[in-house]
Amino acid sequence: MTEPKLGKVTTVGAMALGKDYAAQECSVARALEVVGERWTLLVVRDALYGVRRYNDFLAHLGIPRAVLATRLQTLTAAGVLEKRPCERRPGRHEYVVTERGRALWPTLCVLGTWGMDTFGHDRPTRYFRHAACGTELGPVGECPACGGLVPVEDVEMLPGPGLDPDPVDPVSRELLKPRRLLQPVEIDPV
Amino acid sequence: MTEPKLGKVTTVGAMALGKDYAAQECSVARALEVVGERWTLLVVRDALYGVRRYNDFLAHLGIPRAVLATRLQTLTAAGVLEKRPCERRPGRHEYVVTERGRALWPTLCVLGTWGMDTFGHDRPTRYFRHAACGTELGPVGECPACGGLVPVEDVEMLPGPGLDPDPVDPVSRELLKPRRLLQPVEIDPV
DNA sequence: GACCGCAGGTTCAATGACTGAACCCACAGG
DNA sequence: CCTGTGGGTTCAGTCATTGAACCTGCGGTC
Repeated sequence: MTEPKLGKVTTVGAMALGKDYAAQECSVARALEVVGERWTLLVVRDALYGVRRYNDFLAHLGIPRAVLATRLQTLTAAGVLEKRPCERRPGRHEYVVTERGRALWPTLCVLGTWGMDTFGHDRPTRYFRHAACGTELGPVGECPACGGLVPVEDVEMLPGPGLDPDPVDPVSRELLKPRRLLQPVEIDPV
Repeated sequence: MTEPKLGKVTTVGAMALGKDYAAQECSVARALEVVGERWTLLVVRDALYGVRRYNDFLAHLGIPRAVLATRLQTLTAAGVLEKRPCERRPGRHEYVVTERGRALWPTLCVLGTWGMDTFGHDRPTRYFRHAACGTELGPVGECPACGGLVPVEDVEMLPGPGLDPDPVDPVSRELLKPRRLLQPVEIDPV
């Protein structure tokens, strides 16, 4: 057969292979359809840290504006974040983590643990501990002392030696202070 | 000010914004640089299920060949998989999960749990239990009865009602049987 | 009321990643 | 020698991401 195999131009599409993992009947695949895109999990991480405003995500993540807008839309549509007017500052918006978003905390924890264990050539960047008892959290965000999953709002976040001690953007500077997760990041409280 | 706003060209970058989350000094970001690309976590999931051969990943995932080749390379380079000649069938290769790859099992577990809890409109697709005691695993892959993290090789996987009971590809058919994680998928054992 | 600046986007061209399909090659068996 | 299979590579088309510029609505100031 010397002639080339001449492709059948069958309008293939039909199935718009978008961002869905076609035909994967698996809860991991379904989860990844929502949080599997580039930047998405980092946005959720920041939201759990207390970041709420568009410009603060922008400053802290260094993400392109268009991508951030898309991700915030997707996450809001998926019920991970909720967009609402800021009551303290009329005219502004804020994106707040919902219960569904809080449920992603163990995922971020365990992924961070893997990243630390695997590539932790340098010092840890942040510590997390159970505010009630001061114990450092286990790999999944559980409290080894109290023996249970710690509610996200009871997690205290402290800077580690791996963090830049004098960052440029105000959000990073705010996140250098010890703080509770979910506690809103306020940049210029007037 | 009629002239365009002429951004400050501060050479900011220096860091070639490739697939790395530039300047994110965070173990989650470092983890995502390895397992955050499209398809990657599903490849790892399949590898933990026991899939080892290029063509089996291809059949089970429905992933484009080129992407699969890239992912297998990346994961091998990152030490998550190991490529080696198949001893049972000379001339073939297999990709085997390393310890580092096994360490991703909790991540997949907790992500699957979130996907199930969040979008679990249909029935679960698979059950996982501790082979030693038969108890169904908790959200992070721990055994509620024995009270500890179950080693991946001691996890038994069973099909759930959400799975297609008569799939086309032989890998999916093999994965319908109850089996241990990591146990190699053998399609045509001759 | 005119002007300003900021928050929160949208638009754009250039580049890079993903897709499906075709092609390729080494090896094993007959 | 011919054929089939495993494990890729190549390619053109499409889609996503990037960085930068542009736009818009609002609240305050003079």
